[in-house]
Amino acid sequence: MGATLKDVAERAGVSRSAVSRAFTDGASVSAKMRQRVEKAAKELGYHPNALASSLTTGRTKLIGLVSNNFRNPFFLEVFDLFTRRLQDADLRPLLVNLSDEIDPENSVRMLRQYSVDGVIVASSTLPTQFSLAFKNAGVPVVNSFGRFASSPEIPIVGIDNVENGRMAARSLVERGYKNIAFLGGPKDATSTQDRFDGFTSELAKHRDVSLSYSFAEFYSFSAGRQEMQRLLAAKPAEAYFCGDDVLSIGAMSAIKDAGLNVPEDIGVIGFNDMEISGWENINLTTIQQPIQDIVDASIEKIVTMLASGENKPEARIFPCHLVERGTLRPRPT
Amino acid sequence: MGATLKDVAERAGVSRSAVSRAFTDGASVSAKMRQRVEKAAKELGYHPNALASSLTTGRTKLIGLVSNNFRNPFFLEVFDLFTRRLQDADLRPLLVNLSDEIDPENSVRMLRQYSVDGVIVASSTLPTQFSLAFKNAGVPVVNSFGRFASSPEIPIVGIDNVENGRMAARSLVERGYKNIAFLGGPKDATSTQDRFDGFTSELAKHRDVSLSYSFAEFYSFSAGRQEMQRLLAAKPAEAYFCGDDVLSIGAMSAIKDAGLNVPEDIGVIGFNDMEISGWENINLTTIQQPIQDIVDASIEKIVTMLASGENKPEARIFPCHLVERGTLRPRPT
DNA sequence: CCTGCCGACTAAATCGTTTTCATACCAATC
DNA sequence: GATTGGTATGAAAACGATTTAGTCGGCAGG
Repeated sequence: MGATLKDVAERAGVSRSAVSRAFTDGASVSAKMRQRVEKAAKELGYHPNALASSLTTGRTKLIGLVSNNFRNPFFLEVFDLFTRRLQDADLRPLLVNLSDEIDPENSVRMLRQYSVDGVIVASSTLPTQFSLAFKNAGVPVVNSFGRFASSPEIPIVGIDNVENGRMAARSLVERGYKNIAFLGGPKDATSTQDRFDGFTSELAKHRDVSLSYSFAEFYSFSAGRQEMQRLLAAKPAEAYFCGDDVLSIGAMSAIKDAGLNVPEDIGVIGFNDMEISGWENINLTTIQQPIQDIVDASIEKIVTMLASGENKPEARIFPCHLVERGTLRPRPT
Repeated sequence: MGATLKDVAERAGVSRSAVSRAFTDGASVSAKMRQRVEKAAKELGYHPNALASSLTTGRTKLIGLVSNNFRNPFFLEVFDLFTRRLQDADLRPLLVNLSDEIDPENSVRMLRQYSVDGVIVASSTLPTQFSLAFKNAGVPVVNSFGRFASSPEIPIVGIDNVENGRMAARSLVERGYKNIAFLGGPKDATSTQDRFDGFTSELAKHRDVSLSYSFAEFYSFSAGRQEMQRLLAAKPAEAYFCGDDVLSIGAMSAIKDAGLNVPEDIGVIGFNDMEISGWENINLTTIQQPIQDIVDASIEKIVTMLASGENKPEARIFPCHLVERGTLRPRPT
């Protein structure tokens, strides 16, 4: 279909190498030659074939973007940011939807077949071992929104869920709640486990508060709603720290349907601060993940890995902060 | 890094062609040869390089998935579906986020450089001319969620927004609303224009109903909320047909804040039926887009275009249906 | 004037595949 | 036993680029 480098070379009456050089900046070409080539290229409507060049350069500028969170509105924001920033960095996202998959093998093979330069695993629920599979296959990988570890096996960018569990606990204690509950996400997600650990360890410092806990089956509205309905059947707690914003909203809908009010009867604090949570008719108090920082740092990391070949598996952890809205009673002054 | 076809050939003591054939089914290879090759391949951990093969076959199995709707939760569902179904069809989505871009040129060039087999433009707000740019560049393209036209320039899969505007009007009239308003999305989006046309033409049949209209600046919560606040300052209508669900939810939050109730004081009907709209604390009556059908048909279309080379620019239009929830007063029996 | 060096250019090898063409083999047909 | 015909294989030429050796002038320094 399109014209090739060879066509351009013939038309311009120069060698193929000359054409190639004319299109790579910093190469040894005279201004006159470059002009001549560009003229011929324009006349033929020539565009270099990125895939063909990748054969010799060993670089494709393709980045595998793999995730299994395609149902959580929070991740739409994540995808938006990742795709934009990758484009800004002159990289192209090859998207992999893992939804049901648990076995990394297929994705690893597919992404290797396409010679991606690197992979970003963006998920809060996949086990580390998943990302590790890429590393073992020799593909540079960074894990975004994954589990914090002080000396991780692969580079990780995210937040410290243990610390944030503590922050949630402190926020509730500060507001005078005594009867507190944890309504976690899936029990096997690392994010759930870590937040639970932080949350309980902080509460343990306070003799006068009592803790109960349970887990929803998924990070979803209906799971949160169901679990809260179950809880309301018995004697509910004064305040709930929910696994994420979607769960929180589900829980709140159950509370409202039971004729109770948030925050007057029951307090709710979520996690993530997705855009929806700020909507005035939701107005959820929640802990905000700095997704811009996380995305930027992830891309920065993968870019330096590509450039320098180093792959020190450091962890970059960003602090979260509480976004106060209307679902907790105010802090006493 | 990885082993190449040549390595496998040497190890197995056969020609390179033999190895290549062993990996393409339907090729002329003896069982013995295939076994021998597979053994050697396994020992070396060989995986064929898809990009290198694309050079000779002219096929990459890459599909450009381009959209500018990265902030609307409805499109998360769309992306989820598209990525899954593309994967099922053994195709890989190369994602392009167009958010601010209006000029197709960059995307066209980039996707051509990567020799994508085809492009799916998934957007309700991009002008047809955008998709046309791909066609002109010789890349098979289908436009999903785009504007209906009886004889389109490029293949299109979606809904008939004029007809759906009518359906919205009928739904409101049936429920006895007399003072009706259109709260549209961006004025320059084709979807807005078409729904408006259908809506007004249907209402024109009813002498006893009065129509007013206005437009929000974007398909966003805050745009809907703001516009509704403005409307409430004057004398509001009895019922509003909003541009999409996100606008509807924004509008409803303004209504509630003004001390009015939905549907008792004001009725609202949305468009799209995204997952959130079904959440019990939103419970929006809305017109559902059959996104599964649209995605499936889009992929089916692009697949046949790739297979057969035909590119008849037909339009495939799917009917929508009303999802009754709690934001319109009931239909009189 | 000779030497050495540098910049601009070409020819050819290379990247990892597929595909065409030719060859060799084996069984079946007359 | 010679002629087909079909199947399995190998050698080599693509595919569209980059990159490594060289070549060729021109220019500065001795």
